[in-house]
Amino acid sequence: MDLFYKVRQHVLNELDSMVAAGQLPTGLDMTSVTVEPPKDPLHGDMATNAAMVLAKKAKKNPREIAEILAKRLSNVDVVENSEVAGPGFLNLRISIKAWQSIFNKILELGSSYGQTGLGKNLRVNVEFVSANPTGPLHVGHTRGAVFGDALAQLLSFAGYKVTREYYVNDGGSQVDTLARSVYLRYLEAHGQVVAFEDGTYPGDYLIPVGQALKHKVGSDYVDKPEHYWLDEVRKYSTDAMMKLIKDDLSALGIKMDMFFSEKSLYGSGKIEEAIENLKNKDLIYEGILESPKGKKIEDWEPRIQTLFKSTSHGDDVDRPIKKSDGAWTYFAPDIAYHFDKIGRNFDQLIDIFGADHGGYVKRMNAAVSALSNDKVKLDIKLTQLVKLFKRGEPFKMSKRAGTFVTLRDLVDQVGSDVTRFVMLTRKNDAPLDFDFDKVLEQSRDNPVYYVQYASARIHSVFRRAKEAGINFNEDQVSNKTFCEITHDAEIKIAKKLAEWPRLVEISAKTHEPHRIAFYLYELASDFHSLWNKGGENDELRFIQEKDHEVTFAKLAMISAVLVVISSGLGILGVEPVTEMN
RNA sequence: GGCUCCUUAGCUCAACUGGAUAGAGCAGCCGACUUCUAAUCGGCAGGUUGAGGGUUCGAGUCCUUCAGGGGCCGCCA
Repeated sequence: MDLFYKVRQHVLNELDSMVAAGQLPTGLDMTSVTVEPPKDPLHGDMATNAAMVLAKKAKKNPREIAEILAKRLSNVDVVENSEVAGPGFLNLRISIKAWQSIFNKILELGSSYGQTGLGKNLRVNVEFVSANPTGPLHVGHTRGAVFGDALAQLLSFAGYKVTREYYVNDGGSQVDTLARSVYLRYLEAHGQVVAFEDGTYPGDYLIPVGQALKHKVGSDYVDKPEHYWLDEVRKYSTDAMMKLIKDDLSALGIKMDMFFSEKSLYGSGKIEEAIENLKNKDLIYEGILESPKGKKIEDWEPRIQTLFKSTSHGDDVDRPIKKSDGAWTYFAPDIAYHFDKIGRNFDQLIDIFGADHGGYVKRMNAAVSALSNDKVKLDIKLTQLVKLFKRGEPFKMSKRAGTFVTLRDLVDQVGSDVTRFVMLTRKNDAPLDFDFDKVLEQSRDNPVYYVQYASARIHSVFRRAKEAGINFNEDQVSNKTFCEITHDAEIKIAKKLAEWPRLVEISAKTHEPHRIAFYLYELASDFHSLWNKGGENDELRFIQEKDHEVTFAKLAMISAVLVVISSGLGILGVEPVTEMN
């Protein structure tokens, strides 16, 4: 189904025969042999580096190997011709028939085209967002949310069993602060005048929570000491915040499979269990950390703490898991949480953190490496900050100044599709400029419209075809070769579509969903280009009133484009539209 | 001071984990609406990939030194 894969298999077969014929030594590692589209189309349709990769080990001149391989490959049906170029590249020209058959295959496979089964049903846990349950999600969380969801979707498309997971930080002191802040709003709902001191959350979003609490418990908590109400109010408040956050996520079309409570780790022996595991590996000890050099800490004094020997697994310094008063640091439940994930038999873990958590990558990797005996791989992806712009000017978010931009504000103003696509049209580790006005006022600048417009145009053609009395049904395509598709611009589409399965694999392997977005843009560009050529050259118009055979072939072609666009947008979580408005 | 990410065209970004002459969009200039919706297309111009060194058949990509920028650095999660 994947033409590149197929050709690579041919190359590997021929290399094997060369080994059998004594033209190459035995025992060569073929894994780095690739078959790729060359950057310059003049070089052909595909190129293989086989000769250059093998030359050194085989102790032969790369061009010599390439010559032999070229001769052998010329007997393969899909290869039109092959020639050696440059230092030993082998350029292959693929028969037009092979390109024409792409459309057929895509329509037969439908949305499963590109699902190459790379993941082999391996179980992957993608943890993302995991924002503190103390308020609504803001713009910074949005990027991680979109990235994580698209990555999860991509991996699942590529054949992995994916669990989307949210780690709820409901065990630290920040949820006590939340509870106290809600309590103030509760008193306010009872008519009291309250002051929000430093260290409390003054945001308006807690007003309805305080009111709802009043409806629930009446005046029971009024003027009572903290120990009387704290536990209940904390639980009530975090539940309310998680409800808020779930609603925020669903505004972006994101649904988690699992919410894991940090609090559930305390008092259940789970933290102790994880630490015990490390202790058995001789990785826990009592010690004193040195003061960080170059950074002044006012009241620094050496203290004995319980430390995790993370340096034995690649970290720079050992990390404390207990504070000097004997309480766990935040790192301890994090270790236990990842231990739990390992215990749930995931083959691969992915964490998506904001850039401000970059300092925790090494210690988490060390912990997972130690806990799983290097069996489970943890990949931590950092999403860099989103810089917001208004009217071309950067502006900072501040709760006090009222310039706090929530995820909800963003989605309400620019929509889920634009938010998602814009944030995915960037590598995760590059900072992202998000200009509100540009996105709002000049929507034509958004690549998402460009791709959706292609989808809309295709639907438009089908509407026209129907009016012209041409019925196109995908069931009718089987075993047809569309020899009517011959123009360069059309074959270019076929070539682009042929890249799709490879692109899915690369994106999934590298955990880089942005590649999907860029690919879709390129595919849309090829399509728009062909569309406009129909203005100059009647033969390139999709609907040929007089020739239903040709029309049928062309409709099959654009239908195949639509299949891939739909799959791609599906991965990104963007709606493929049928018309623009 | 340490760790980490980044630096590619005037601007915003790609470049298929090491491949051939580094590509798009925007901005600029020229051109295409009697069309299957011009939210589109064609063309021109734009580069010492921050700087130096190294690894090899081959480097924007890997290693190293330096410069500049973001983020982080015990008892906050």
